[in-house]
Amino acid sequence: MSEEQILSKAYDPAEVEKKWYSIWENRGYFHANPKSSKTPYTIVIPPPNVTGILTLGHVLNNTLQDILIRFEKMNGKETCWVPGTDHAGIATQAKVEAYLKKEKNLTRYDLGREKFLEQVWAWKEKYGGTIIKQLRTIGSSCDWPRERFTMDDGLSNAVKEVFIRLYEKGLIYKGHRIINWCPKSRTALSDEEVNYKEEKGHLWYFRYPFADGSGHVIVATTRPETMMGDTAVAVNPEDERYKDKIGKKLILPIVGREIELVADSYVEKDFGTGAVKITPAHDPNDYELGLRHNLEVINIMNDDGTMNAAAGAEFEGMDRYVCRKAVVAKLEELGCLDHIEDYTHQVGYSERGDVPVEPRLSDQWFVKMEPLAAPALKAVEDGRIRFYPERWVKTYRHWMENIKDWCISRQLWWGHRIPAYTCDKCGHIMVARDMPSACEKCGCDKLTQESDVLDTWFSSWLWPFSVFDWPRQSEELKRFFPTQSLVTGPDIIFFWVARMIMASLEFMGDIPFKDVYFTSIIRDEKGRKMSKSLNNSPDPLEVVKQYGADALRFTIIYIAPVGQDIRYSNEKCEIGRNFANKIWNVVRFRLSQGPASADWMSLDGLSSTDLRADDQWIIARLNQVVASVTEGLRAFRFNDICKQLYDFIWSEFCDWYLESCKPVFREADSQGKGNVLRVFDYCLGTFLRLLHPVMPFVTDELYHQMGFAAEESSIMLSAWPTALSDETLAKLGVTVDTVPMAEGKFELIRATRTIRATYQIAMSKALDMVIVPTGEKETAYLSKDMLTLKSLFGANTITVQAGYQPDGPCGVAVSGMGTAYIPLAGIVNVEEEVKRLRKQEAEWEAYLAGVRRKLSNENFVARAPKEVVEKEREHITEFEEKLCRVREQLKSFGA
RNA sequence: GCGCGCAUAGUUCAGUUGGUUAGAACGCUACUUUCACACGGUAGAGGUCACUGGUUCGAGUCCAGUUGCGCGCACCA
Repeated sequence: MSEEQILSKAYDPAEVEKKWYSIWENRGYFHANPKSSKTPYTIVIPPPNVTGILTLGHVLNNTLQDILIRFEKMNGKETCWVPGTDHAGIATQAKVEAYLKKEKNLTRYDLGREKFLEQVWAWKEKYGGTIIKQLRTIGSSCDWPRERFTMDDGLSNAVKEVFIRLYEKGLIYKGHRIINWCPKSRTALSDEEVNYKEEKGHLWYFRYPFADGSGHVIVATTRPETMMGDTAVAVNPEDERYKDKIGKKLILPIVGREIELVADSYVEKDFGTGAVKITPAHDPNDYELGLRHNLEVINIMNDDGTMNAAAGAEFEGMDRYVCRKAVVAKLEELGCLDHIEDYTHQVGYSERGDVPVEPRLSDQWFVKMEPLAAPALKAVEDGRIRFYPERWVKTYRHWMENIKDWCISRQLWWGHRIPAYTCDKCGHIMVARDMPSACEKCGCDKLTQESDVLDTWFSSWLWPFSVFDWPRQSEELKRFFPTQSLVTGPDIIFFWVARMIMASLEFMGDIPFKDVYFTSIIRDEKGRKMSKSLNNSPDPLEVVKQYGADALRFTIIYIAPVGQDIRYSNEKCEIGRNFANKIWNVVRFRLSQGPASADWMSLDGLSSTDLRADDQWIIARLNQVVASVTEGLRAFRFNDICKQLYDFIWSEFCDWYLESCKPVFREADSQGKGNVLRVFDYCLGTFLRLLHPVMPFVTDELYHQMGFAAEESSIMLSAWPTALSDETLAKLGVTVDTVPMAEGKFELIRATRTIRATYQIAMSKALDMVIVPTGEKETAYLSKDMLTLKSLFGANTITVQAGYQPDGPCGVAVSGMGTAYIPLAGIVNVEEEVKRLRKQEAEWEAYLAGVRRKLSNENFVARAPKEVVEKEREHITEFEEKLCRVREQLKSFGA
């Protein structure tokens, strides 16, 4: 290589990545045109929380989307990837509350609703959307001018429209129900926002005496602190132990209230004592039972999980868990504690607040889900929407078939305020776009807007069409909806995916997307989930700094099998970094041979006689790779295509083809040099494009370094490679034999290298060798391309001669292609060589025995496909020949 | 309890409809700083594909069961 090197020895991604991203964005490559005549291809980003920062999960998720977008763009589609963020009600409100507490020592109550919301917006402007900026560093080709936020005017309008339509249709209603309450965030939650954790607790057994003094009933409970709200004790009507006591009165200890012993089939005879204390205000099952028996409902807790006055002066103000201890102590003191058992059970935790949820009776807004679920289930069942991996269909179906009404109201301030207005006078509720001037029932003009806001997901479920300004029939909506692919985590299949399908079918009359790809969950090297508390989640930006964005992208896709969790560690990014460096050096090598061929784009004009066997081989292999990578991308087999490209470029193109080109390039006068350079460039240009969706930066840089794209253009704008036709391949002399013959040759070369390694003969020592080909075809094959062959064998001379018998000590390399004899006078160690050959002999003999056994099985010969049997027969011939050679050699050693 | 997933080399994992001698990366051993790349190259060691049975001419692959691990859903207070 000359003194002035064109490219540095090792690829340094930092500058390249920075340069290309701003070029792509500034030139508007990511911006979709709704007026384009191209077929649209749309993806809407799963909007990250506006408070969020980039995690490896986002890297995986967004790289996959970026791969699809870049691939489809190169395929000539009008691609539109809509980015945006989610207002994330609870998370954001909590974050800003914490911020205000820390900075100004203020609570949201100090500020009041309006002032607080101003602060949230200010916070959002200042700190929000970090993640959106970070997405650029990993190369995401989002249509940034179309960035949306779920609290934008447009999206808020869509939310209001949907609420009103569903209300008018009778699918939204206000109900008095037991819901999941988060005492920390002080809001209702949906069932999906509750996570159950197994917890070791106790089962307390308490004696509740009969009012008439005739003994007592023992009840078992996990929640002693709720007993002040008990309004009955229930037993199974069939339970012989209690049958004659049903209807009798009990005295609730501590409180002194008279409660009845009721019978209800809900109670299991075999659990505990068969008697259950009933607390309608604090347990959903008890509430249902209470309705059946007309029981009084006594709420004994405040919204923050402390006890209220109804719990009694003794306990008022106590936290629920403090109260639990106090109640147990009190009952023990009163002699009502029978005994305590250890008990492991599931406790529901608030997803955001990470505290146990409290079942709480309150007025909330709900969406009636069954009518929406039916068509949404059908769309997936009949394959209009496909899931990858498909097994999630089962999970989806199960949820859809057991769907419960969705609690959508939240007692928060940050979010879309429910467009409902209550008459101060008569309590009549009106749902409207704007505040009505007067109550439609009593005419009173004093109306109050509902103070609750909507669940964040109530805006997210409209995302695929609200981002295009629905209900306005915008150009974009008509053009880019429905979208094509959705890439998201399986953890939000109910929260988001299912609901989007329902909303789209309901409001757009169409599916929101065709394919849903569920990503893997990223774990650390020990298999643990990435979490803040474990401090085991690497910062992707640091990884990018250390290894490069392409390296991170490639690595994470490469190690992510479809539907399986990933074990990630930073060191794994060496895979991607080394690979990028490898490709970099291919171009570095290529440029040392002069500029790119003018007609690198195609192989037009070349014919079989212009090409060496290795050229035909790499063309054949590249063609297979083009076809299978294209197919792989369409089938969402992302890690598979990474492996294919990695193996092809590294193990085939670099290890064999590039080495095979070296002697030709060294021969300045070689006639074929131009043709070989063309094939080389054709391959390079093709695989850079194949790799571009996964490694966008380094591929565009190298594409330009090679001069494959003009300065003002980009690999992004180039066409996706297509496989050559059979006709073209025939013209180039690529036949069914091309690949197997080349591989046979490589096998022979490897065998000679093994001998070199055994005797420590350096590659630089050129050998005079003789090859005895297996047959005529092989003779012809090995007689061509002598320049290349000599280089690959490291030979001074190669004599291709059938029937050659060595007359001195030599090493022998046996393969299906032929046998190579390497003179080793003075070097060969007979004992060593015999050992090596014996091992080889044993290996092949064992294999041959297996094949013979197979072929002697009549059933195999009769029932297996002809090609399979034929192949086995060929193996017999091949291995017999090989064994023969090995034995001959052994004989010559006198073994 | 119901459903789902996983078990392949020392480690982390590929292995698409059953069909050559089960692959890769990292690690390990030997050689190699040779003019693309030491983020490199060449060669090598290393596997009863968790276990048991079945289907088949043929099973890492399909079926049933067992064991172990993980996840989701639903729960009896």
